[in-house]
Amino acid sequence: MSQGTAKRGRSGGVSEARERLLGTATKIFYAEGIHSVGVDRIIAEAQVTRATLYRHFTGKEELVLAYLDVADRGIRSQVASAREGAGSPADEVRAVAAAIADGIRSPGFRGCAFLNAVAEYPDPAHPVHQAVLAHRQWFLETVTDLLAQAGHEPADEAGRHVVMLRDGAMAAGCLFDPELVCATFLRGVEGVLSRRAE
Amino acid sequence: MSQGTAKRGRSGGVSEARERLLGTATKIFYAEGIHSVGVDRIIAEAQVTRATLYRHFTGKEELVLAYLDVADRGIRSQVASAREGAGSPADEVRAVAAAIADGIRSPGFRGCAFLNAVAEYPDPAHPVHQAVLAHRQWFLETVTDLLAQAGHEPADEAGRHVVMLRDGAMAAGCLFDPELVCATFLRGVEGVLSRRAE
DNA sequence: AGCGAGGGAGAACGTTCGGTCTCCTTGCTA
DNA sequence: TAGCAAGGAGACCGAACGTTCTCCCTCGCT
Repeated sequence: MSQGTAKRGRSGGVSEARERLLGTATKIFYAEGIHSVGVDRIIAEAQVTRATLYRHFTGKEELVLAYLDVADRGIRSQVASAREGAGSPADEVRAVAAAIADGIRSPGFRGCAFLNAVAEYPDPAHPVHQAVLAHRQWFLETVTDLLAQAGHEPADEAGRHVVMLRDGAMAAGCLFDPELVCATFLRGVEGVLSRRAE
Repeated sequence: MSQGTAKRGRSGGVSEARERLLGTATKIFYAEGIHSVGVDRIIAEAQVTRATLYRHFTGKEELVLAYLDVADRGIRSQVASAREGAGSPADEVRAVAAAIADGIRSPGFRGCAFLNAVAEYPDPAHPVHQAVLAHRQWFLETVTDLLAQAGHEPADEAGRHVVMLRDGAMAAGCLFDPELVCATFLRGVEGVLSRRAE
């Protein structure tokens, strides 16, 4: 059908089939988990043949890694754009928290992609597990940095507190009433923000 | 070898092979996840034959349900014994939080069995998913009850706050330094306890 | 003494898994 | 115009999946 464009060899950007594959994998892995979906499901839903998958990825694991990379980029850009509109470091934290709450409230929310993934890959040596750790480290450092700029001392403790609230909110967001979860989360973050020293 | 005792038909309690099976399944499911381990692994490690598994359970799913039931009973008795030694409702909350922290610090801690399980069973209609919801509902009600007795108004919000901290601590406990996670968690619970009205 | 349940041993079921293979067509580019 | 990469279609692989089956042995009970 409409496959006349953008299927060039090495001149243009990424191939169309690859993007369809990665997009489908991202959607299905997030919605249904990783181990419970086979490559057959993904290639069928992406309308791609088996050979095409293995032409772009070395195997399922690389597809999983690419999925987490998509999620990572998405969250980083989401955090970046949330920070842009804020006036002060404290407001940046509020904006990031609001963005998280928006995600929890949005339809199709299935929890944190990274917490879900690490539940399926408990081995710390596994590349998927390490990708999760890397993402979490970045997020903790980002929040802690913001809190330090906002004058919190020690910022480490406050940063861990905010991340703990976020983890809890993301975990419960698809198991409880999302509205209540968001209210509790935002109130908790505001509480951390309002207590400079303990 | 020592299988002379306790293998009686219907007179005594549960069979020895069944307990070995359930114990092994509990250990492996918690440590490695559910979808990624097959029944072959479990029957081999439990030193039980294939037929024995299907004599006691209708299938793998029932074994998973039994595993979650073991986890549920364990946590309920852990909470009950923590509450016994406390003098006031607020101290009961502290004791429960301390018990949770002990779990996070203990070797082999792999996060919350229920949060891990629900990550692999996203379908809300699935029995495993519903077992997780039931356990979480009990825990939330228990904590909210305790906080209400301690004089919190509204206790609902405080209960959700404590559960959110617990979820975050359980999720991060096997991804960060458990000592720091516990410190942040206990401080957070103490913070909720110290603020009767917002 | 004999019945029946619990369990061990293991073959076999059909399905699905992740992964590799060949053959053919399309369309760009050198 | 010839070459070549991308992609489609589909056969095929060995392994693992969950499940069912038969056969036999060993107890505890009546």
